[in-house]
Amino acid sequence: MALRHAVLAALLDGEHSGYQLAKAFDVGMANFWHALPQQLYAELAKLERDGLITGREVVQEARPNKRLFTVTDAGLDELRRFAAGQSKPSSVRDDLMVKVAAADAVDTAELVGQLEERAAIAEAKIDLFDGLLRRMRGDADEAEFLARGRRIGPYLTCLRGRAFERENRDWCTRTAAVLRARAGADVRR
Amino acid sequence: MALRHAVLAALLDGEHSGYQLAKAFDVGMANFWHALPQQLYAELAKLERDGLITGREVVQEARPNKRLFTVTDAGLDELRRFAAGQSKPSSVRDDLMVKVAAADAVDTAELVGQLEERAAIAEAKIDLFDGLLRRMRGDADEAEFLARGRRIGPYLTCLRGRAFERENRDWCTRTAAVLRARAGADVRR
DNA sequence: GCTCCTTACTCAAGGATGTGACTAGTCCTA
DNA sequence: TAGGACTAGTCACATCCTTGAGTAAGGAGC
Repeated sequence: MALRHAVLAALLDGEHSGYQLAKAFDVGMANFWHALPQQLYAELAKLERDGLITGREVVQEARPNKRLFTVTDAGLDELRRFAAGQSKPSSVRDDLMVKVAAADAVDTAELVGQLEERAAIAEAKIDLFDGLLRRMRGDADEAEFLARGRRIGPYLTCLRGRAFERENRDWCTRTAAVLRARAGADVRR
Repeated sequence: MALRHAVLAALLDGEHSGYQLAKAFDVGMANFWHALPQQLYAELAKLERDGLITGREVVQEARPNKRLFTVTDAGLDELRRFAAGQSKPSSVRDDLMVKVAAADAVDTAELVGQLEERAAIAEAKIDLFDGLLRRMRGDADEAEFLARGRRIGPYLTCLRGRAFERENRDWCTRTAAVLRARAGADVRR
């Protein structure tokens, strides 16, 4: 039960609809959680049933009506309870890593291609996070914002996301280079 | 279906029993995958049924008998097929990140404690990975090993694991410092 | 005029993962 | 000599997460 808390945390910035959350989970939250719309709608329904959030219907003219959700006091309590509990350590869990682990038994050229592709994706995410960070801190410089800004939670996780993607990019390019070099040398000496 | 391939990749270093794999998944593989024994036994049974691995019974005197598994040719093909397919990008998916995202609404002291604890765990893992890397490359220095070593797959993923944990450690200590400083200054100016 | 994209949300099904308990013999230590 | 840890593995359940499809309306572009 942790998507639950990710949703609660996301709703701390104010009212959101399921649809908006689905978007948010593809950008801001994306560095540490990912979820498809179906999951979010299901989770929102459960959270509302349990009284941790409340929804209000907003009637719209030109587009479908929507429901906006807010965290209740009970929801805040639940978040605090969650934060006090222990967290299990995380791992990376990435298909690409599995493939590299099997590099010795697998088509290298393919793998190099995938690594380079992934490096490009990481690069794009870095830019995205840079933009988000700039937007969040506004005029203030980083030290200033971290010391006195409001809502630094998302900023801190975004820093982590950016660092992760930098790491990702560097490892992918380096690994691709290593495999490429070996493939070149490897006409069975 | 990816634990499947992680198991196949792990079996590339030779015969393993379910029990040994469970151990291996808590150290070498641990940087990019984690699985409980039950899952592994279940997966091994499925892999054997599908002919991707074969097991042989080993009778032991002083301890329970065990079954050792090896990858078959069909298993290798499956791994290659998997490596050629596309991989979905990964995220970090960590409880602690969710808590930090909610930092503005949650008990800071608790969080700082958890971050420092996590930094210590990361430090320990870094040492572990350092040891593994040294053991894998033996006498050779890193560049030499990467250029000409056999079985560099696990070495490369281990490098990634170490970089990840370094990143983890640094972010945790930095974030703890930020939150601590704010808690100090924050007697509601 | 047709198709695609966007907003907004729902339903169903199945595989993947996690939790907890249980068997059973051996070795080590206090 | 009793308690704990290690080897080796199994069963059952619950929840999480993914996959794939579907509804319905308005607006943009060709």
